[in-house]
Amino acid sequence: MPAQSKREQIVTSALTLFYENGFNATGVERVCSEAGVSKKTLYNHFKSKDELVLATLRMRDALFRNKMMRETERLGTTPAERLLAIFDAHGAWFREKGFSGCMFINAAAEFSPQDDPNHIVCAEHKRLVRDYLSELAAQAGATEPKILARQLNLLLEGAIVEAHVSGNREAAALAREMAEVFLLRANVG
Amino acid sequence: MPAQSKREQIVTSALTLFYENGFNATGVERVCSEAGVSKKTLYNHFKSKDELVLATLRMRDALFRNKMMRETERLGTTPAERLLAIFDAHGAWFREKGFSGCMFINAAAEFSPQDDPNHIVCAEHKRLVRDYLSELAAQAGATEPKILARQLNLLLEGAIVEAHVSGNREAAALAREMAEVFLLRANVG
DNA sequence: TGAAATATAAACCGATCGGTATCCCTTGTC
DNA sequence: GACAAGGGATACCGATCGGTTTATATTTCA
Repeated sequence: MPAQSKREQIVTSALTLFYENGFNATGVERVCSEAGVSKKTLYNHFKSKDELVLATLRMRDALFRNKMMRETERLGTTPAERLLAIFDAHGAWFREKGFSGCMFINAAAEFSPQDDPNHIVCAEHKRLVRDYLSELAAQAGATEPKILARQLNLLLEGAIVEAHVSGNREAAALAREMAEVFLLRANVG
Repeated sequence: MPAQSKREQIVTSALTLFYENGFNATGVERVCSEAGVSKKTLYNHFKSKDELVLATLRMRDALFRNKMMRETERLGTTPAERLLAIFDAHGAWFREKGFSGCMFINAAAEFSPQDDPNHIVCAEHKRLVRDYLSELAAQAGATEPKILARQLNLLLEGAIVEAHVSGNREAAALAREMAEVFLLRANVG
């Protein structure tokens, strides 16, 4: 049993390929060759491409939020600092090589109907991010943590889109400045 | 010569199909049958599917901004009112049947490389929207119209994503409340 | 009316799609 | 040493992809 199971190899390759080239535009054959795995093995672990997409999105959700939380807690000590540090963490992400926007926004674009299972996973991811913001906002003593969370989340989404569509890698800094205003209004900081 | 030329029929069908089902997921054959036109005619007017995509995006840009400006000017009289009316216009859009997010955000997701011609058109569209906001901001006497425009634009983007990915059709109202804060800070209103 | 242009429907092209089946070889286990 | 399981390579399946061709209307206008 290798360090990475076959299943993990497949999902790892799918993460990059789907992210950088899109879901419909990436064939299973490509995923197999990139993972160094035969088609038979892929369909041994996943019933269909759609199931692989689902598993890949779930893995991305786990990896993304894990990294976001780690970075946020590294860059800030108090909850209030961390609410702003999230924007810095996003700014660093925007500057990474291979940045292609938010995988879930991209997936929601390709799986547009909101009752599509893939779309639902995207909505869940966004809710979990919002929950994290809400938690930090509550810890920071915000007057209305959930509202503050929705506001900050909206700023994050806007920054991600600006960064990807318009290639504006400074969008995170703008969003951060805007976020400060709402932190103050919620009696945070 | 009919009310709509063949070319217009094709683009009109492509607008809906690409918007609701995605670009890669929509075949040219489907566009033809929906437009009531033969494949040969399509390729008589467009050298390739890619060129059709490009033409469709450009048409969408024209239609979208035209409607946005008309609605904005209908819902508000002063430039300051209109800067807020844009959010109301977006709110109405989110509630339209068949709403599938911003076609340019969706296209940027499928044509991810920022030097892809299709992606470039998306960035241009976003710039033109920002320019409109900037123009209104200047008319409203904002202290720094371009900064205000970037702020409002970021809020709009965030609202669109929230509305589509998470199905939150009230995102426009939230964004509008947030926008008011920045109008005041720019000495508008 | 007659010639030129433009349309259609359909067959057709090679390539690729998601997915299956076959064959053979390696691997671990008793 | 026998044996089952899993995986690799590959051929194959029907369907669809973007795109071309052909043969046959239909339209347009001098």
